[in-house]
Amino acid sequence: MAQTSTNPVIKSNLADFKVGVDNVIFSVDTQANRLLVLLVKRKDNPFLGSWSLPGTLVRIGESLEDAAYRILAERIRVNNLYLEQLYTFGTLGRDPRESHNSFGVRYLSVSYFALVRLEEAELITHDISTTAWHPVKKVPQLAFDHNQILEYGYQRLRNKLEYSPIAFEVLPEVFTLNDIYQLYSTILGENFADYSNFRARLLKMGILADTGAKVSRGAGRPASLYRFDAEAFAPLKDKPLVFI
Amino acid sequence: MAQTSTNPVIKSNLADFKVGVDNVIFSVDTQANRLLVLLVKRKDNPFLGSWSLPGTLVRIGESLEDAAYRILAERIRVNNLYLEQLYTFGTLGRDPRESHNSFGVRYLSVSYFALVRLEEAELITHDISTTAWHPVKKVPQLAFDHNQILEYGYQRLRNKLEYSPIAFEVLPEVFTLNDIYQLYSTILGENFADYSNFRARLLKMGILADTGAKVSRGAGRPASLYRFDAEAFAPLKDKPLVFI
DNA sequence: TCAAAAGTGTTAGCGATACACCCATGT
DNA sequence: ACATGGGTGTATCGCTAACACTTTTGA
Repeated sequence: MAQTSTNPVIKSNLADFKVGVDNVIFSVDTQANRLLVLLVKRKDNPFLGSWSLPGTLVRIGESLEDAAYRILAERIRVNNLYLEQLYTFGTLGRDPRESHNSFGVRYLSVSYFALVRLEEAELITHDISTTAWHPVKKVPQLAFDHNQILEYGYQRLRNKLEYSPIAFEVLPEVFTLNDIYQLYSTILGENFADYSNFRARLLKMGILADTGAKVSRGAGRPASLYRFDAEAFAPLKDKPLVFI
Repeated sequence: MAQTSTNPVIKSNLADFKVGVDNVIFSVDTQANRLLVLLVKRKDNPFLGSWSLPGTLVRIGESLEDAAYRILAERIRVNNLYLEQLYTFGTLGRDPRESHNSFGVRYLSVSYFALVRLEEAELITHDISTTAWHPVKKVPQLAFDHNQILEYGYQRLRNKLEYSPIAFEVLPEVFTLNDIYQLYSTILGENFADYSNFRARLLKMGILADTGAKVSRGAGRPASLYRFDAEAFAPLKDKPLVFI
């Protein structure tokens, strides 16, 4: 940050950037026990026809976060979601357009990662050939460096889940202990913890309030409905929690 | 990312950016038991005369990381360091220059955080009125949103220290167990763990190799010199380690 | 009445905490 | 010989992992 605004540099050696925002939007298919990611098919060059993460270029007067929310809003309608910035990718030549135009404009990608509830997330286009949930285990080759971004987001998701209560931002108001367990085990894999122990830990933390209500889902004993107790959680914030 | 390279948008609604890189460079003063951060005094507007994080605008042909390393190289000479990207700040109006010029150029800041050894880091300018280590506990009001960036970096440093071996990237080849302990306790604060327990955990991990050599520092029993065993650590990578 | 889903209890063992204590060296 | 810094040992407690068990419902 060398030049001043009163003495602008006319022919500068500074790079000019367009800034892209790419979202890694995760969702959990509790039925099939799969983690999903939202992909869109590119309608423009470069990488026309390839699957990619939903993204956009930042517009005038728009903050990075604004852009991230706009991408979401253009693709799905959701009530609850968790969104956070992931990483900024700025390697030279990560976007083929950098070499094709002579102005030397660079393309930066600020990635965000989001977690939404599948049951709540309604896709705006129902044409699954252009916008669709893909199982994370089976994503195809993506445009740009998006496979790398996805991998990075997947890593972050697993970490976040272990030591912060993002699950509750995505669960409905009231939920059963099994609902949380399902969420955790489909994201973290089958071998993360015994249901009984998971349950005990969670309850011992005292961040769940029993609503008293019960819900019956098919056969079997009805499950208690709990609510996330934000007040009880507040003092635990920033503390080394482990939700494993 | 809508327009194609074959059909360029002439009058676009996309924002144009200059991208800044700001470094949060930490170091540990083991003598005084203080965590330090490198600050520089601004020589230009805006915020002329204010202390700020060392930063620069990204040049043509330069990657984000290149820029981060350049900032470092312009200020200090070091052999070992740890560097990683922190966060990207892109709020509207975070840089006063955005409103002062009519071209609507935006200023983004990609921040990096670095950890270097104080004994090894030689400042290139010895004029402490322009470049100096400041105790983190007593940083003044900084230019831009740099206090926020610093806070974010401090948080990240503490987290990283607990579950990844960044300390060893900053310690000399051989070191005593007390050296590590000093490093940890000045960064994490006095109340993080008993020396005896810290020591036991560290040795049990099996990632330290005893060189057999000893070193005497003043009075007292000589300390064993250890070396970080990267081979022994390799399989533990990505595993849930805790260095507390 | 039996299977399915929810919820409870029990035990062994590891690991953290908080100390007390022993060892080797300089002055 | 004693202060100083380095290093070892141990008892307590809590938490985790693994698994057996009980309860409540629908069919």
